[in-house]
Amino acid sequence: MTIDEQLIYLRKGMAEIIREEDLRERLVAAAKEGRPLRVKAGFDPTAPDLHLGHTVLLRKMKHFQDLGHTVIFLIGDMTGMIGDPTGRNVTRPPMTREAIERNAETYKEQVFKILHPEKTEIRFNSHWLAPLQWMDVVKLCSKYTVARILERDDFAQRYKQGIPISMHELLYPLAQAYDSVMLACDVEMGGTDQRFNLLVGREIQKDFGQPPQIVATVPLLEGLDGVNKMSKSLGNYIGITEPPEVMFRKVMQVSDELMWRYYELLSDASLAEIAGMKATMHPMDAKIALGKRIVADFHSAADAGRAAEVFNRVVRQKEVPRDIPQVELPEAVRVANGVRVDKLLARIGLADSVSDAVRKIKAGAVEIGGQKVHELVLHDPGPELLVQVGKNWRRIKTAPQSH
RNA sequence: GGACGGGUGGCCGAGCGGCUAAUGGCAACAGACUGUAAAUCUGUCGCUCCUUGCGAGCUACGGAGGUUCGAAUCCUCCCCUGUCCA
Repeated sequence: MTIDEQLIYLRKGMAEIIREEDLRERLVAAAKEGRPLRVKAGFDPTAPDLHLGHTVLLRKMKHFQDLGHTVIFLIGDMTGMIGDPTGRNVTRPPMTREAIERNAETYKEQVFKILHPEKTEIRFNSHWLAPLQWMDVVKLCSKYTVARILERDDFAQRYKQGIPISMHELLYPLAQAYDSVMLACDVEMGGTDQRFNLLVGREIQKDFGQPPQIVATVPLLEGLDGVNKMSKSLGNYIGITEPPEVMFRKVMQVSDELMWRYYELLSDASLAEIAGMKATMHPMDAKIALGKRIVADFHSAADAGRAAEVFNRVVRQKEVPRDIPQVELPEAVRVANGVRVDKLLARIGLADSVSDAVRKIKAGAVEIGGQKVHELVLHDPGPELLVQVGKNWRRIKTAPQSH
C-alpha cells in the first residue's frame, strides 16, 4: 500500500488523529527505516471482561498490525490503583500478583480473537512505575502545570461545580504519559474520552527528548440503550465471551438507528455497503445479518446460524426455550397444601426479594406451566414446574431425585 | 486558624416537626402494542410475615447522642466535603 492508502485505511472508523501530518511522516520514516511503529493502548487490570465497546479500539489496533506495526497492549496494573478519575476519591487496593496474572491471561484469550499475537507486546506499567522514588514522582510532576492539568474537561467541570478533586487523581494523566515515555510510543490510541490523557503524553515525551506520539482516538460505542457508552456496570453491553445465543439476542434488542452505528464500528462493511443495506433491506433482516456477523467474529459462522435459528424459534415463534436452568425445589418453600410461589421466586432468583415476588405475581408477570399465577400458594404441584417471569425461565424439580 | 454552605432511596433532586417508605425526573422490572427494535401507554419500584388487607411489623434520609407524644426536618458532638478569608 502507498502511504496515502495506508492513511485512508487507518483513518476509517477513527474519531480523531493528532496530528495526521505527523502520522504520515512517521509512516514514511517507518517504511524507510524498516522499523515498525509502536502503537500503545492501555487497559484496566481490574476489568478483564471485554465487550464490543473495546473491540472498536482493538479492531483499529489490528489495522496497524495489518500494516506491519507493533501493538503494545498495556495493562495498567499500577495506574489501575489510582483509577482513571471518576470523582470517587478513593484509591483502590493493590491487586495481588496472581490476580493480575490471571486477568492478563483472560485478556490474552479475548484480545487475540482480534489482534495478531505475534505482533503484540503485552506489558504492565508497574514494571517501571513501582520502582519510582518519591523524588522521581516529584520531578515528573514538575514537568506539568496545574493550569494545564485542569484543562481536562472533567477536572474543569468538577472544579467549577465545587465537586472535590483529590490530588492523586491529577497524577493519573502523568502516569499514563510516563508510560508512553518508557515504551517510546509512536502512537497512542484510546477512546475519545482519553483525548486529554493521550495529549499529555505528547508533552511529557518532548520533555524526555522523545518525538511526541501521535494521538489516535476512536469513538465510544453506545451501549444497548443507545444513550450511554457501552459499559459493564451499566449493564448495556455485549461481552465478547458471551454465548452465541445471548450475543445474538442482545444485538436484536438494539434500536434500528443504533444498528447502523454498530455496522459502522463493529463490522468490516464499507460505508457504501452500509448505505446500500440501509436503502434496500428491511431493518429486521439487516439486524439479523448484523447479529450473525458479530457472533461469527467471536465464535463461528455455524454458531451464528444456530443462534439466529434459536432466536427465531424462541422469540419470534414464542416457543419454550431449550436450555432452561434447572433447579431443585427448595424444601423451605413447601407448605402443607402446596408450594409458596412468592418465596420460591425469591429463592431461585426470579425475583429480587419475597416482596418483589409478590408484586410480580400481582402484576400478572408470573406463569407456571403456561398458566398465569395469581395465588401465592400453588396447590398440587406436578413433578416439574416450568416457571416464567418475563424473559427468565426456570425448570423446577419438585420431587427429590434418586439416582 | 476563621466565616459561610452541602451530605436524602441505584443516580439526580424535593421536603425542613406529624397527613412522609419519603414529591418529581432518570434508570430498572413487569404488562399492552410490535419486528422480544424504537416510540407510546399501564402498573410496580425498602424488607419480612400472614388470615393479600386502602393489613401488621421492621429498617431507612452521613455517624453518635439529645429535645419532643412524635424528627429526614430542632439541638450537641463527630466524620466527609465545597467556597471565601488568613
